[in-house]
Amino acid sequence: VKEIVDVFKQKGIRATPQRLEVYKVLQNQSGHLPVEAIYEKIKDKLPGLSLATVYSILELFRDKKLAGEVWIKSDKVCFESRPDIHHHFYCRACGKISDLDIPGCAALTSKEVAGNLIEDLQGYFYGVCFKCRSGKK
Amino acid sequence: VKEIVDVFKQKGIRATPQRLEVYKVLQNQSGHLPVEAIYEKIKDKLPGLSLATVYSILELFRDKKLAGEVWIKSDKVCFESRPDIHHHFYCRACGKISDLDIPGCAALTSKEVAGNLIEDLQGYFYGVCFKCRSGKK
DNA sequence: CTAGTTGCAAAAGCTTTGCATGCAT
DNA sequence: ATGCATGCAAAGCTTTTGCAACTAG
Repeated sequence: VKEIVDVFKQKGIRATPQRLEVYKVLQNQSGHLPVEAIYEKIKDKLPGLSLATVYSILELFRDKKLAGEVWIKSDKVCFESRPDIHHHFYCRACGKISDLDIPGCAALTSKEVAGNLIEDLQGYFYGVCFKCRSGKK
Repeated sequence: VKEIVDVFKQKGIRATPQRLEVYKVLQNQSGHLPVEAIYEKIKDKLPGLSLATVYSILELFRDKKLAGEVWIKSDKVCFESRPDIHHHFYCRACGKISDLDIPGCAALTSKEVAGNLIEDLQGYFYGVCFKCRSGKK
């Protein structure tokens, strides 16, 4: 907890109970959570917590590189703890989103592609994950 | 026009005036159009056209590989004429979306990544385009 | 202190849905 | 003829906004 406050201090943002809880959820979950799911996970600890507040906190985290934002499968935004550039895979069979690191591809690490300055980049892959392919669940 | 009807026939879908117009807009525009923009472009020619119809037509086109669907910048869906796999670049300066072809990257053409079967893939790049970098508009 | 945060409630989109009417084949 | 498409209007959802009350530093 003390460490989290320090992280916030380094980023120059205030440490409120709401922010601490949101941060903890992201850290403890390696997955990709919709805003509402994050809200559900902490609303018991924070009486009167507002969904709008969670939205604003996540937006702040995203801007301060304390969290990553994921748009996949055209429905709702999800957030994750990793703020660095990596990619995502969506399995149409089980519906799960997983991280995908693709090292060694020049075009994906370059700061310039076709004359354009690249500041951020997200790759979304769709298909069937290895678990579902092998018939397991 | 006759060719378009044939295209539809090959895909096994009926040729309605609404579908023809939507198809024409996508072909004539090399850009990426929000659903509403497509609706606006043809509603004069088709009295009583409904936005819901345009949605349904675009969904059909996407499924039949007659159009591509683009989710970028987390706002609304856009559609484009290219149904094949390619990528997109969003310029934060001018707000324009452009196509980005990235040939020669194994991870982006492979049918399998980390054991997962890849059926579709979209790369979204964010930054500043070459026009805005050079100060031009 | 006081600038930055939160909670609440309402508004704002975009997209989907249901059903009756109409049309393509 | 008849099954598929369309139009209309309303509902559904996620996300945003405005503002008063509150609080962390």
